[in-house]
Amino acid sequence: MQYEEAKDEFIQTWGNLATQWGINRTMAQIHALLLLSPEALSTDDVMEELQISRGNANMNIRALIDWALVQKVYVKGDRKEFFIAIKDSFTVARRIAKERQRREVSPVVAMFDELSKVEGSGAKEQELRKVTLDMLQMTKQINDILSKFGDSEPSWWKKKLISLIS
Amino acid sequence: MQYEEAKDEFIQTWGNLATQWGINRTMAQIHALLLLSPEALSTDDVMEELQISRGNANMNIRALIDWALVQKVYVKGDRKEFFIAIKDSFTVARRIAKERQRREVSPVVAMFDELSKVEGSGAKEQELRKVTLDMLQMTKQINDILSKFGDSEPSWWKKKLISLIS
DNA sequence: TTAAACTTTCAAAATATTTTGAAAGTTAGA
DNA sequence: TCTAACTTTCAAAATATTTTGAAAGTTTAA
Repeated sequence: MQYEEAKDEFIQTWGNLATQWGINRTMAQIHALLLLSPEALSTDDVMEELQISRGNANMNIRALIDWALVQKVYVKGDRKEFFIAIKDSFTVARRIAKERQRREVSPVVAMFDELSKVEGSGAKEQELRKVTLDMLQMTKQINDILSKFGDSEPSWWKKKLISLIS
Repeated sequence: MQYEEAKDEFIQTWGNLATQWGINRTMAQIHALLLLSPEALSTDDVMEELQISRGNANMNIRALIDWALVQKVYVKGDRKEFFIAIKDSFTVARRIAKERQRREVSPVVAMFDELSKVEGSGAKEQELRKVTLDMLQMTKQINDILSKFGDSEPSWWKKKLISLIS
């Protein structure tokens, strides 16, 4: 496999997968592009490489910075902003886990917590309490784990992962 | 909080969150409805409750069965099919983990495995190999864990979760 | 200040996804 | 077999999301 082909496949595949897990295609493609690039890239570089508009590039670079997956870099003698991706895979995974925990899991825990307090003695109410209490217990645990992972050092996480597999 | 209010909130919230993680709103709403329902519901019940078309209801019930989150039930003296949701929270989480591992993580592992074999000695090629090898190592581990979880008994998983938190 | 160089915004357009519903397909029992 | 009861399909319509690009906003250096 040649370099250009590999690069394209990475950008395409990463982009497609991202849409399946609720992140937009362009954001993931920019991430892939920056992950592969040995040097920092400017907004114009990104626009050029991915053939996208300035607004789109800007918006999604900001989102990546928001997720702490990409950082701004200042190049001396240049007024442009340049961007680099965090390349350590565990740091990337940690930040994705943290963001998703915050956006997706926390609200679920809050919801189950609230719903499990519904009153009434009918079959419907009892069923609702039973199901939501059970879900609450599990989502809390998942939430705790994701929080821990999100805040942990890569080395701690690596050990934990290995201990789970073996 | 009253029952109807709680039920609506669950259906709405579950539906909204689902769209963030790549599952369609209706599929999640049907799942929520079935989770709360003490009895099995028919396609017509689902259409009625959620005010959706027959095609939509049918399609998403099939998807839920495909994910092994919902089962068909036959009620004697009735030709209709009825449906119930799996209600044990760990079984639900296990099945979701399994499906997502299969659909989302496995292809990533395969991609990194392929890309890390790219040849060439330039800076770009070296960077690509370095990044993809690192990502491969991590995604393989995540893939292994999700596979284990997906295949495990709820009790095994519960123990593992607790050991991670403490 | 000023103006060039750059970044951000956002309404409209393009694209992608989901939903509808009628028609086609299937099945069970008379 | 036939037909009523039910399920599935799928092209078109509706809806939601993403992208564009020009205009507005900001910053830097002279």
